[in-house]
Amino acid sequence: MMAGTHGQLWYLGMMEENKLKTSEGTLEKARNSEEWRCQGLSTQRSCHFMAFPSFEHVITMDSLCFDSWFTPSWLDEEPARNGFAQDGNRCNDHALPPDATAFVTILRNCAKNKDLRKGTKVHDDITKMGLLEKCSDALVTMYAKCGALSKAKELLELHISRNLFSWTALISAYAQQGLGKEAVDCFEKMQRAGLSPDAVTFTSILKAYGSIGAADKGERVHDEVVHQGLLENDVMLGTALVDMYAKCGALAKARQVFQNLSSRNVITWSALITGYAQQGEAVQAYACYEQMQSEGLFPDAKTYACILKACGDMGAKDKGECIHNEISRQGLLANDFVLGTALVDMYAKCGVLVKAQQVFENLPHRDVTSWSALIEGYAQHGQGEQALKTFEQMQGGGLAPNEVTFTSILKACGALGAVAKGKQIHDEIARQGLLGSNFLLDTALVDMYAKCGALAQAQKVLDELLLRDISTWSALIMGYAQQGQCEQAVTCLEQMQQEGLFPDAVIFSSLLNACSHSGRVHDGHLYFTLLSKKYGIKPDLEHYACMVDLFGRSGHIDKAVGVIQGMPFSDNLEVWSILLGACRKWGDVNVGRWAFEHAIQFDRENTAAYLLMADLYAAVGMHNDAKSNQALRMDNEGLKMLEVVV
DNA sequence: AAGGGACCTA
Repeated sequence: MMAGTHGQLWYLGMMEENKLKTSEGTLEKARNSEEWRCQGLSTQRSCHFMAFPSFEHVITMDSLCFDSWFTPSWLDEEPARNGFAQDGNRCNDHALPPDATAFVTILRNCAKNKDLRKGTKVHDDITKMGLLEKCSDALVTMYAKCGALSKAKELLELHISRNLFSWTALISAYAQQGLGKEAVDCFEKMQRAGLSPDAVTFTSILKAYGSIGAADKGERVHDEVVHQGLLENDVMLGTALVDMYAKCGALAKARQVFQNLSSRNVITWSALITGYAQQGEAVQAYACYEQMQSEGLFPDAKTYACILKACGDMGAKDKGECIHNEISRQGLLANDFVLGTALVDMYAKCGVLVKAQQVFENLPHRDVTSWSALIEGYAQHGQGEQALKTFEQMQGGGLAPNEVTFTSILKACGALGAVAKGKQIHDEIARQGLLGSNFLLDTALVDMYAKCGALAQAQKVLDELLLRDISTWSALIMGYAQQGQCEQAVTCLEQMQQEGLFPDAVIFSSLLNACSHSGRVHDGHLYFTLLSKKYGIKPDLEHYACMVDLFGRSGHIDKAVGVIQGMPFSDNLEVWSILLGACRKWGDVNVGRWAFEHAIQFDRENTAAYLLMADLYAAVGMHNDAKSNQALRMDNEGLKMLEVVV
């Protein structure tokens, strides 16, 4: 076969099912392979290069050819992979070396294709040819777009670039990879170097500010953007502002910016909806979603993903199902596993786990996030066994769990009391070096041991952490409280304060419970007083209930009554039931009857209350009263139970 | 001519 004058191998057509006709002859497709993976592309984009039916880049739609400066490296390597010998002579581009301008074009091509391998090779050639200075900016951009951020940074700073585009490319790349801090550093360095940001730079840095929650800096950019009049015709910049405020939790501000924009599109709306959904304002998110549609804009896959989250939070199964139908109708699940995960999560949160499982099984791709959503669904709804089973299936498929998966599976272990399995997970977490890097995971681990009653283990995990947060302590204190180990719980309280952490309402509930169960009336009362006086926490119903229990259990019925009467809330069934239980214990018929009367006002069929009251009468020898169905307003079922008691 | 905006799991 003749070598073409350019040495390029062009695709000309399909000969047979697994043979390609090219300018240089025939290529055979690898056996059993439907597609050729784009090795040069970042896995994040997960792009596939389809050999059939057309020989085009599936994203850029460019026609592709082999052995040119402009060919992505994965394509250059394709002939070899398919058993074709590489013919060194064919690559004539090398015989006519490009100048700096040509190299810049080549680098842009590499950036566009995210072809780091070729870009690096080109960098090498540029250096050898002494063209580095002239190509430096293009190299920085290429490295930034290919995700090689340290290389980009190195070059940028080496030549103290004066090119706003290259600086912006790096800032933007940092922001896109979630490296907000680095993006900010770069942005500030750029300004110190005397370059002024433009609308694109602002858009990029706003994303970074959003990711690190720097609303103050974001607001300064906002002012500057308004000052320069950049917002007028720039939807992207406006969207970035909305997103920045939303990510920082400043939803009112996000909404305000949104409303003042001269134009909006589906992305702008989605930024706002996402903001509401992420801050737990599901109702607002849904309202926006409907308003967007009433203004004639159509949601896309990303909009659906975030509104599904809102549906899950609201437990709005029917709304979620409608959206599911729409998604299916549009065939959006075929190439979007983020959306698939959102759907699984929505059904799981709504408690429809059969449906969640079913959607999950029908997804074309499953990643660790979709698995985790399902596992968490089971863990959340008390189906620990199923959570464990799913977890094992996931590992069996060769997928590695991440921090979120571990957190969910630990929750399942704790609920099941499966301490051995929990320990195994603990070891795995430690092996992966994940301990101490994530408060939520650390806390889940302590909580798992605590729930299993393995308090020494729980304490050990907590002790070995260098940094702890209030939830981690809370998990341990709750464990001690549940075992009635009041002293240990108090010790924890003191230790956490020595670390500069302030206990919260939940911790005091645990603590009061612990005092109550170990008969420490004085301590309990003291903490209840300190709660508001020292810690500025407004006691909630739970705390009052603990106090009723604390006094009642220890025989201070009068004080228990005093607590109920002093509650700033209306009374509820729980406190009366606790009081009645205490009266039963101490044989206080008068207060007991009073508590009983209140309790059955909340629930006439409250069998537990009837039984307690009957039990109380029986305990003090008032058998007639105990049997008196008139006094107790017992139904037949209750009477039968009463006979058993008396 | 190049650099820019929204999604899922604790």
